[in-house]
Amino acid sequence: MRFGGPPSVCASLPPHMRDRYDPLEIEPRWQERWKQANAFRLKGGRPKLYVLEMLPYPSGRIHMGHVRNYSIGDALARFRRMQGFDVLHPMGWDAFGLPAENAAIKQKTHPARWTWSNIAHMRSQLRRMGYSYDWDREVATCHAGYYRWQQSIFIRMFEKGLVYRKGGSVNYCPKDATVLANEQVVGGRCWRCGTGVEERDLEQWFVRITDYAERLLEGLDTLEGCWPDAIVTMQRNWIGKSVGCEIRFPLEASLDGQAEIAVFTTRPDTLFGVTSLSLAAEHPMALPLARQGGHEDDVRAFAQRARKAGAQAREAGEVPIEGVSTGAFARHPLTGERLPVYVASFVLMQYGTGAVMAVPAHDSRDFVLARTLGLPVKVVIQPPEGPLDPATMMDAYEGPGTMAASAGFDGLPSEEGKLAVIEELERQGKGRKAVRFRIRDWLISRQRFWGAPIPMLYCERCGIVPEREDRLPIILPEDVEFTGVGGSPLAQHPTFTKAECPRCSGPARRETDTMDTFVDSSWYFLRYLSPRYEKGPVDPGAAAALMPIDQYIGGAEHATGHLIYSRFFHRMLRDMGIVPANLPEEPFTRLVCQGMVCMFCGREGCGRVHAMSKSHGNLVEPDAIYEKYGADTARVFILFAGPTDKDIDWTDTGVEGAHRFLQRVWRYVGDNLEALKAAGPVDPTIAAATPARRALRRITHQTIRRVETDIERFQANTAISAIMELVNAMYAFSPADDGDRAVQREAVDVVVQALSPFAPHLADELFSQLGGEGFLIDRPWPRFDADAAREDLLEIPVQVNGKLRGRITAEREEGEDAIKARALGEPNVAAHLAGRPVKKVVYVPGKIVSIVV
RNA sequence: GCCGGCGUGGCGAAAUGGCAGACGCGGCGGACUCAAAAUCCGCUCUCCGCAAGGUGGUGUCGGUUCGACUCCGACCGCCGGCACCA
Repeated sequence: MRFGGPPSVCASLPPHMRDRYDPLEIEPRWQERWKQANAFRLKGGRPKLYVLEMLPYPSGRIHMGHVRNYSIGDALARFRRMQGFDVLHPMGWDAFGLPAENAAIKQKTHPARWTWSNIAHMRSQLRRMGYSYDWDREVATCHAGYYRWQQSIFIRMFEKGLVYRKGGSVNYCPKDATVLANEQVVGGRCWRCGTGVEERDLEQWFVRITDYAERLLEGLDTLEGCWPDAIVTMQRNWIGKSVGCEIRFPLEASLDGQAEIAVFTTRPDTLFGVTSLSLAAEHPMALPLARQGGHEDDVRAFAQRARKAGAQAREAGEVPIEGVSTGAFARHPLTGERLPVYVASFVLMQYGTGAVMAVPAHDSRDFVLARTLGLPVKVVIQPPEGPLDPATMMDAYEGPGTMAASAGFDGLPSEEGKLAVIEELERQGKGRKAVRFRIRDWLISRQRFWGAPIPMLYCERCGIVPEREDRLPIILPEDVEFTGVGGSPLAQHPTFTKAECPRCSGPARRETDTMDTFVDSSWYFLRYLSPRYEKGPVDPGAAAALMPIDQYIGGAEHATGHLIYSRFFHRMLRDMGIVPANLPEEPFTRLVCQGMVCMFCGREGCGRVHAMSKSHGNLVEPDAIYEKYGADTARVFILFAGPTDKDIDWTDTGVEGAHRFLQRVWRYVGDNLEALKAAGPVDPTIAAATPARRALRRITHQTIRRVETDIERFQANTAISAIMELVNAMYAFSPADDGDRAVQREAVDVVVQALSPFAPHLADELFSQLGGEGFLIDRPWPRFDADAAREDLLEIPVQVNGKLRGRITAEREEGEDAIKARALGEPNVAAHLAGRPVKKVVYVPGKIVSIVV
């Protein structure tokens, strides 16, 4: 029996014989009780709060990054529950994806088997960490009950023209044998396997996210201050809005009815500095113009070379600036000047119009090209520092200035000049204001098996047709062999591809591509609201009651992928009426990104610290930690190691320190249990009767406030420090009578409650030993008493000329003049004044006295 | 190259423009012990000093201020993102 026998016997035992802190016994016991009681469900009748952590990919086991992410979220969720919020705190699985398929090939099994067994294991690991999830809301994206609704959304998107098929150059990973979205190409390599990405011409499914570019950009303004600055900036850059104009340059000789070349520029003010045009190698007019100009072979060879070199050089970060003449000419739209047309290596077909006007004096790439090809350089913007000389310029001048050699525009500042030139072009019908975005449409089809099937059919008579809603879900077949050769198993399946056209009932071929897994994770947070809802993807009532997400927590690596896709999806579903229109556009009101968990590199001779990973040989398995120290220790360590947004180093000594702290709390309660249980409630008058009581009460109540504010600003490290200080103060306090013991008991209660968001098992166990009923998560957060927290004597430092020279103690109520006078009279201060005349005395109430001589 | 972030003890770190280094780790000392471990208590930025006290100190240089780790400007270093986006 715990704490069995008469207290005298217990107290007389040597410390090691008394009940030891045994998290391995305590933690599973409380986890079972929480489960039995459904402790983490919504309660109703309180203000809602949606706390969400990014859902994991079920790779097989949780890692320290998960532990950090989820410990941060759980601390907040539990704290808010204690504060009286109805906290929605769900968890699920981003369960489609390539690793399952690779495992299936290796183990000759089905990806579903591998995935579901991983989920089962990881779920038990998360339960073992004691996180306060409502597991009844669990969602797995590979479950037909989930992707059925995603297929339904896809069809709605198709009907609205938000998803379409398009041919053209796409990113292709030869190792994973599938295409990739732009966001999945990292430094020219596949985000998953690191293989160099190739360009291929294929027809694929795209989502028209560019339609939402402007709204996604505007929304970022409302997130300012609520999301990390870095993420907002990264998204802004990724969307990449450029305001400028499209200008049409007439061709000298028209070509198959095409009489002009359109370019996009953000610098119409430099229009009079144009000395040539440059086309992308893939530009549809490049070859025809070259044919016309008699340079077909040159241009063809150049285009081929550029494309091949392009992919490799781009990944190395260096593509040489080169160009080749087409032999054709265009005319300047305002001056009629003759301009040669080139094909240039750095012009991208995917951006703008695939053609640029070359202004060598004011664009560094055009400058390099002009110098290599011996083209003229015309200065049309003069910088404020003084005029430029085209003959001696070493580089382009890209800054602002005054327009020159620009017909009627001379003397205009470049900013005004932009507008003036656009106006003139519009008047003459030769161009117009235009806005371009860097973000491209989202390529969402994948030539893989383990993903949500795209619910589309190809009918010989009707063309591309969506599947009928009542035939959803299109389920992934189970009778599939994973050989790893010959492309997607779906395409090779004997019956999957055979279907009936919903329109004409004729034979149709089923689409065998599946959706990018980022589609799955773009709306999962909505499915949590009504995970088994049968009438649609989301129950509108639940969405209205529970959205938006008040706090989202996850890794910064999703800045330009998941976090943009989800913002897009939420807007789109809102526009479709699937999400109620009175909800805000932004799904994630606040966002916090946790830093990485790092450790000294395991490889010999490396000597550096980096993120934990298998390849660095510095993995610490969460299982090993909670089996040795318990989940509470793991949680406290990882939260105490540093502020949420910074990287932290895993150290064994740090883990032991965290464990020692929990033991110290445990021991204090155990050693004083009978007295604590017998203690009465605090009476403010009695509690204020002695300085020692006042001091302990003061730090007790200061701790309440500190922990509150620190959790709110995601600094669990300082919240835990504050609790440590209170524990130290408790150890220093020796109670002598009932008045003392009431104050001591209050301090212990606050420690236990304040600790519960971080070390919930230990806290609930101590709470129960102290006579508490139920779970701390259902108890109100301790009430802060400002009177008790207030310092009764102020210690005020005194500075002379900015240097600390002494300190005085003052009563709260003491007047400014009296404090200043005593500051001047303080012996050490007086010595430093040394009779010099005092110029000024500043008193910041309660803070400091500053004397200037 | 552009954008963003960060530079504080032996280490992780703390500090709304107001006492730099809370809290923890490590180290040193003490108590307990036959002893060790565990635990509890104390000390632990630098230099001068027996001490009182003083000196210097938050990457570097400058500025604003009675007062700057904190705000502003320039630079150096590290980390992250984007990278021919016209």
